[in-house]
Amino acid sequence: MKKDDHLFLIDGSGFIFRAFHALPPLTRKSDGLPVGAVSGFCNMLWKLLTQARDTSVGVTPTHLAVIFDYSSKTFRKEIYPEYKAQRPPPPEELVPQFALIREATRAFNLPCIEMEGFEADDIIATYAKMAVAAGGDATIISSDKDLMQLVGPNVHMYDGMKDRQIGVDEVVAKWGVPPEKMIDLQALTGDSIDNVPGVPGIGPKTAATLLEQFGDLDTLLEQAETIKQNKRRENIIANRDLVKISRQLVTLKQDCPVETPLDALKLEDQDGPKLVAFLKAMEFNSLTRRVAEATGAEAAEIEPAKVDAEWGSDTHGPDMETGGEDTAKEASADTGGGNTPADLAKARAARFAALPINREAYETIRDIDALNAWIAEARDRGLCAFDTETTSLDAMQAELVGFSLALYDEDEKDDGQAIRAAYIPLTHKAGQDDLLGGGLAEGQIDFDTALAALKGLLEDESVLKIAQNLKYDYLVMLRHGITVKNFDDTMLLSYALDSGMGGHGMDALSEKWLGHQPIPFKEVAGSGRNMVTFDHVDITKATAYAAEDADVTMRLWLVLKPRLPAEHVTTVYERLERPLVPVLSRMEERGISVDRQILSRLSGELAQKAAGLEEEIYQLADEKFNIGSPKQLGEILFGKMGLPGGKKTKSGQWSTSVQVLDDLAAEGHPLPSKIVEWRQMTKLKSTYTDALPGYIHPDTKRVHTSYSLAATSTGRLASSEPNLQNIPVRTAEGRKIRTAFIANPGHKLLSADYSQIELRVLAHVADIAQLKQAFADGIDIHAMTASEMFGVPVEGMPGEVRRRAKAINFGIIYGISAFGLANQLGIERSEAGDYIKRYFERFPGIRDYMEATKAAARDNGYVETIFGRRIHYPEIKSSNHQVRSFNERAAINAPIQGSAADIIRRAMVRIEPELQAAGLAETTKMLLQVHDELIFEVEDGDVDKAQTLIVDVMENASMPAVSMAVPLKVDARAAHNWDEAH
DNA sequence: CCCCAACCGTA
DNA sequence: GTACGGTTGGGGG
Repeated sequence: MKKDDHLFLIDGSGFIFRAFHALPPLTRKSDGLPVGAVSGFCNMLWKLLTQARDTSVGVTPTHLAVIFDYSSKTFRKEIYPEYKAQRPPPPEELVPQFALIREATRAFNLPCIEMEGFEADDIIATYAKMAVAAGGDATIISSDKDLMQLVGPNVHMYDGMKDRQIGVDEVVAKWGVPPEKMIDLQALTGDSIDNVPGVPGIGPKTAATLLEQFGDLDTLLEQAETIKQNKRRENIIANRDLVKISRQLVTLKQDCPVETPLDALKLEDQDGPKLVAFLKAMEFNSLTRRVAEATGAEAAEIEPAKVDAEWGSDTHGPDMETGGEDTAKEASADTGGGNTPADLAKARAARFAALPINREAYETIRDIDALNAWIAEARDRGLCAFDTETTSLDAMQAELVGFSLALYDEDEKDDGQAIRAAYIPLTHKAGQDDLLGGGLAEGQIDFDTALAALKGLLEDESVLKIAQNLKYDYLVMLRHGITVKNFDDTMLLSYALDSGMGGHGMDALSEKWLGHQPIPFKEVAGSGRNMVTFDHVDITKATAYAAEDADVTMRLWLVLKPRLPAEHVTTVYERLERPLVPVLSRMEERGISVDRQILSRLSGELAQKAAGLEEEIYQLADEKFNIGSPKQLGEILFGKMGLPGGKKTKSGQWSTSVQVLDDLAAEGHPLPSKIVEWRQMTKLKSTYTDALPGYIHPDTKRVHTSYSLAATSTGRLASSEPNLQNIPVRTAEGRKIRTAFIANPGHKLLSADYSQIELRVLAHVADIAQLKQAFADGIDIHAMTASEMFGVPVEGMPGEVRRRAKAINFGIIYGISAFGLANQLGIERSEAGDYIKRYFERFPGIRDYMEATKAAARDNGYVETIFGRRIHYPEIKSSNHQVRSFNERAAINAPIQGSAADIIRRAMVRIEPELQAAGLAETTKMLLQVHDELIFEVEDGDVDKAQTLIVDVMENASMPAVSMAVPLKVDARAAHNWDEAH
């Protein structure tokens, strides 16, 4: 190296972490290998080299090296064992990428340098000094403040991500001291991330002022007695020795015994084919194309390189030694030495289950500085768990009372400090139940101030927020103008992984995975009459409860997240679960208009009809009784009146179901049909016309349902409070309820529903020629089934024949049994059995599919939808015939119902971006989902355009993941109310 | 006050 | 025969 030569030193390790956190969290190769950081690294290198070789702009490197950390065992640990002792391990997805990034560096024909016992920063310092000594310049590609001490007339820094030069002036502007004082400044402030001790209460601003005043650190320490501020003076004097150690820790070693001489770092020409081969192996298609173009390599003729990196194959990365060794050790203890993703995930689960929870260590954060410090740490670590505490389970009514955070520190695990959690109370009230007070409790951060800080964290794309049942917190934050970005939801992780294996609530998951029972809510807030809202809970108790929630959530994430790739459900989670959180939150927030007057009028009508029927019933029974009591009704019908009782219920009571009552009515008894009619009236009244108005939100005047993403085993949503997925439609009387669901003035309700989606899915998965043909031709599927089975032509087919075929088609979807079909059609078991036999003769493919599905459920313990969603049946091998048969039917139904559910989920995820792109997002709002139907509220002028777009998105929702063998058909209609639109 | 059974609304 | 949630009555603690 000679005068005017220019050495570029790339801080590889620093870059890996920035690339990892700045990019979408999970970029993967087709085999599931995470490569997001590799991709970021390659793109950055290519950009840098392209610019660097362009002599028309800026500086041109003559020499270049990429420097990595080797391990955490450096000479600094000798000086101060606590140094970097609380670093978290790198994220699981990052681990396999360390080796790949070194390979990438070599593929770029660049020297890749690392040394045992030294940090990348020391090597960088050494080479920078060597370059300057040789008369050249050095540019460090990094934005790490630890490197800023090296900046000088001939040493610069460059932040590649922000495209920003960092020279002497920039250092002074940012830190208030010139580069040569950076060591003194860092020694004073310390560094909580690397565990460098400093002086408590001294941050960068104070440190800069002190250094300005005293000139340098030694003078400051000598004359510390002269500092005016009492606290500051005492702290500095008390920590003199520690500060000296800190200075040693932050001072970069400029004389590492580097093996590679400076001249060997000379920048070589690009080896086009070699680089293209590597990029192809990584499946970085656009970069491959660009590199091929620039280097003249023929991409099509180059074979992808053999890249040998798998999960856990090479864990060389900064601070990996402890974590890596432990993981391997536990893997061998638990799984016989396996190193597959599943083994690693298992080992990890065992590790966190064994980690004690320490409620005593939870902090209560009461001032903004402490909160900001926690948020800063969350940023540095790139992830945190988060939970809100409010006054209500209803996210639309809930008022924020406080929130909690949890952070993860790998190396503290032995004493139960691996995870730190804190509660930040915001609006807890002082005293209890006092009429005078109602004021805020002492020691809480100002609400708006805290919320602004929280907003910064939650909206920060580079920090992963982990929550349990995030949709709740997401909606609460949305109502405060905060949009959570970059998140995971432990409930949804569990759902994607373990659907069918029990509930996904936090208490159940904590018990299952951590063997830990969190403090029950009722122990904190009471229950029933004595329950208080969370703002009346004592802050100390609230801290224990709330911080524990964040703590447990973090642990669950650590256990569950690594299982995703190991069990091949990453795509299910990322495409079908997680993206629904914002979509459903917005739907819930919008709500739907319900006309009180209509409901009130209907309620009156129903009351009258029910009262009339009541009179008649008492007359016929010759006494008054509670018609709503099946027990009393049974006694009247089958005891007193002596009607022939048919079925009995499980508990030995006479059954009074519609089935039984209808049969009695058919025999000519007048009372049973009155009962059936009375039940219908009272059901409509109590469940709908009387209950719905109570759900009208006081502020929005609309009804906001709540959707559960993890309530069903199959992937369907569930709606509650109120359930808007079971609004009546089958009877004329019931449909009147739907006329109360209305669009705002100037708008229409648009309903779009999939036609026969489950039978279409069946035709696809079971690959049935006749069914596929029928759907392709658009003919009546039930009539086709009847025609095949009974040899009756479709033209002029009797209604009863078609009805039976329809029941059979539904039966197939439900995992048919002769018993069930007989019940449904009111025929003998043997006759139903004959139908089924005949059906399978005409459609043998269906029988094959059903047998194959049962076999798969037995062999694997689960079945899958066409998009890979898994539904587990742990009891499929039960020796109890009833239990086993039930599981078999459910296993047959799940791929069909679940695939249909996946399809509409995909449509829901896509619709809003598509509306946005078409300029319809402001006028077209998705409000409700009813399994195969979506309901929108659309401005009159855009109804036609919106309808076309929505139908198109829904009909193509399976693409490109699955190309269906039958077309999906969507019917849509718009009207002022839901009844007419449906 | 809590939980369960029975019943019934939807796809 | 599949998948849900809500209301009511009624029993037990």
